[in-house]
Amino acid sequence: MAYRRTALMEARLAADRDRILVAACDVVREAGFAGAKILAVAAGAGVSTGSVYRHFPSKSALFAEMLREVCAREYAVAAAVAVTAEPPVQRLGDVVEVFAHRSLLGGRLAYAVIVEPMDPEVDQVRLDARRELSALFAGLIDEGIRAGELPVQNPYTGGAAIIGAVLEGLVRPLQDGALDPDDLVAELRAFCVRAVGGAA
Amino acid sequence: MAYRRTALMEARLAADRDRILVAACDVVREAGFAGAKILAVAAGAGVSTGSVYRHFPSKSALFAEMLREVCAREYAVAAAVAVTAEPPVQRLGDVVEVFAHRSLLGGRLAYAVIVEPMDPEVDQVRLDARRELSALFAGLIDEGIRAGELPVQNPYTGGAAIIGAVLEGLVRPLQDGALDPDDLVAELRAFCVRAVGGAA
Amino acid sequence: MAYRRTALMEARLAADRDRILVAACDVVREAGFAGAKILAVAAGAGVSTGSVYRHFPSKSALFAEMLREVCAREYAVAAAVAVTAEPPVQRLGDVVEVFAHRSLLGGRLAYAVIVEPMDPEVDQVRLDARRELSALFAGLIDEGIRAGELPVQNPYTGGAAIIGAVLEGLVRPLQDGALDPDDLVAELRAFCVRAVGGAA
Amino acid sequence: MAYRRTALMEARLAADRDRILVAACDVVREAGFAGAKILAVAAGAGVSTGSVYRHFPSKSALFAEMLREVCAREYAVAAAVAVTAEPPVQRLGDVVEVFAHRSLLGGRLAYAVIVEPMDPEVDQVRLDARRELSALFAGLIDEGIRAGELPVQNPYTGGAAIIGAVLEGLVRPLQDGALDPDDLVAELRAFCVRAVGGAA
DNA sequence: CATGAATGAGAATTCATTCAT
DNA sequence: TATGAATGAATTCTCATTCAT
Repeated sequence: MAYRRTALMEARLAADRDRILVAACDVVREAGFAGAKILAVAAGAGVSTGSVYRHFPSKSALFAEMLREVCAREYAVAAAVAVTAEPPVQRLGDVVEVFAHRSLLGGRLAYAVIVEPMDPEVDQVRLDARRELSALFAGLIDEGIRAGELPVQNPYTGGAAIIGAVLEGLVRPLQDGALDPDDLVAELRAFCVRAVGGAA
Repeated sequence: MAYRRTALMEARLAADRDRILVAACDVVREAGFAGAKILAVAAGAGVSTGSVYRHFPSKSALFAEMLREVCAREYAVAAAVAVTAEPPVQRLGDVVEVFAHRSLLGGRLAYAVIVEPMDPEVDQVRLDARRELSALFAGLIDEGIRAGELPVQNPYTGGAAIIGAVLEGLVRPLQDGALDPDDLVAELRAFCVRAVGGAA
Repeated sequence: MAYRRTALMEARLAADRDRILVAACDVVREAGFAGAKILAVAAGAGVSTGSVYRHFPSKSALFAEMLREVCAREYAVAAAVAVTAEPPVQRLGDVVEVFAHRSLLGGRLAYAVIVEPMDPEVDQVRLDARRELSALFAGLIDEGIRAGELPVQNPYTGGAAIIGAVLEGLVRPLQDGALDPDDLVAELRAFCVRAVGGAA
Repeated sequence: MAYRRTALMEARLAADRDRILVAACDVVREAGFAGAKILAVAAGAGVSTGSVYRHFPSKSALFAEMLREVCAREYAVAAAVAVTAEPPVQRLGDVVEVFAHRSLLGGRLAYAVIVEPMDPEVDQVRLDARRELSALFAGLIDEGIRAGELPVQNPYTGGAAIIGAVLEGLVRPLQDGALDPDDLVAELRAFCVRAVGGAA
């Protein structure tokens, strides 16, 4: 048999797929989901539109996958910070900090990921991501309540509110470029810790 | 024979314009900006697409204006609550409550107004509205700091974060229909008051 | 109110719709369903593709409607011939003759209408048309049997077979241009009458 | 180092070619020409699309060849039945029976082969096949006329009409699944024999 | 030589905007 | 003046064919 799929070919294939996902990410960062056209993604990845469809069955599937990857990455980082040996409130602050910091770097992407509607398939991924992340915060709030560090409250509401506070808190500074990023992150951390009833 | 615009005609024209804006609002409430088509707005207002273009130069201009109106109304309500004789933190809590409550009633509209991107012209209006509303909260935080009720902090960051916290805090419950709305609003008020350092 | 839909406008609208249907017909006649593109139909009707979609919700719907019209017309003609005062077998021959004659004039259209697959919506119309027409023949065969003019046989099989015989019998001559059309029609009439057991 | 094509290689090549033709046949049987994609053929044959193009210069050529083979096979069977020692009309009936029976088994394939348009190259093959088959019937009709068994008539028209009658006569029953297949074949035989003027 | 990933022309459909009536 | 039919650019997705490996 004169043909064998070589490791090199596999690698290239995977690389193409990744480049497409990265390009999708870039496009959303630049233009949001609203401006996300397959042609732009293809151009960004240096492939044809047809190739995009070799790797992903539809536009929705492509962006859903991209979202899933981005969210999984963010969640993993946040989750890692959430299980250190520190006291719950300290950890909650750390997670806020890390989440805010990374969202700051991600620019519009984080925002699009969390809030910009696109289509049902993508929206579902977004919803799941929000749920997961707010559950992470809720878990920490719950631990804090049990440890007597935090007042009794609905942890899920708090978890969701934290996500909103951080993202919205980042939007203007991102656009105005006013504040020092580190200060902003510190402010948001303090805001959120106080919000759940922790000592600043 | 000179063409004369009578008062009656003026009134009718103005009425049409208003009906178009109301229809635009309804459409966004039902379908978000993503599903906002001129034809739907025209149908909702009982006029032709051509008439829509008689009153507004473009789709963007129409929705920008609609957004401006809605935001102005919300701002007015919030601003009225912000200037009572109560102490600053109490007033901040009241504004949060009123904002949360009205957003809850507005359903998807509030969300679209605050976060769903549409196009640059509309986005600018949204940005302005966010700025104004967060400035309102910032003013109250500032007053609280001056009155010694609140710790020193960046009031603008806090103002923005409050908006995000309330909206995101409302999203899931809205979709899951889980919590009692009044409880949710109360939770968010407590969250925000604590967040700025006020005694819950 | 400065606007009224005038009779002229109605007429133009209807004329456009008709021109689109006629163009669809022409396109199928030239290129069959396989070559039937909306752009070609639009061009043929002298309108834009968008206009086609104003009159018909989809490509399928357009061609289904066209097919329905053509078939209804053919059926009406055939049905009229089927109910004269002549004896059943005579009438059956007359219907064959009229059907063959008109199919001959319609060229590829008749063929496409009866056999060329397109998509489920259109196929359904075609199926119905075939059923109706073969039922017409079946009815005549049945009458003939009851009148003792024809031998006992399955009338539906005969009805369908007649349609096939006529269409297929027309195909080659149409392409080769060999035979005199009237002779051909006469031959097919005799073929079908004999086929059901009538005296030639 | 000279490249030498061995007998084994030749055999493999030929086997591939055959498998591709068989797969093409299967695909048409399942999905008609409309659903006939090169990828599906390649998959069915267990080869790559590239290999398909090694054996056939184009999609048209592949399906044209497939059609040619299928038709040749059918023709051979029919021709064998056409030259027995029986009287012409008996033989004509036998050929109809065998043709109808095999078409019934072939399902959509026979139909696609005879009537479904695809592209000019394939259509030409189909036309030739129809010509050949109807010539076979025409020959039998001619013999019948000469033998005084059949009335004078145009044998070519009759040949074509028989093909149409059989195929169309098979279509509905195939879809409705109503009649017993053997009865249907017998009906069509009687229909065709009568049609040419033979005693049923 | 066989493979199958990549290509890219093309087709259906949508909708903001215009303009004849 | 108000209307709403017409326009056509834009976008997603498909699939025959090619060619690097």
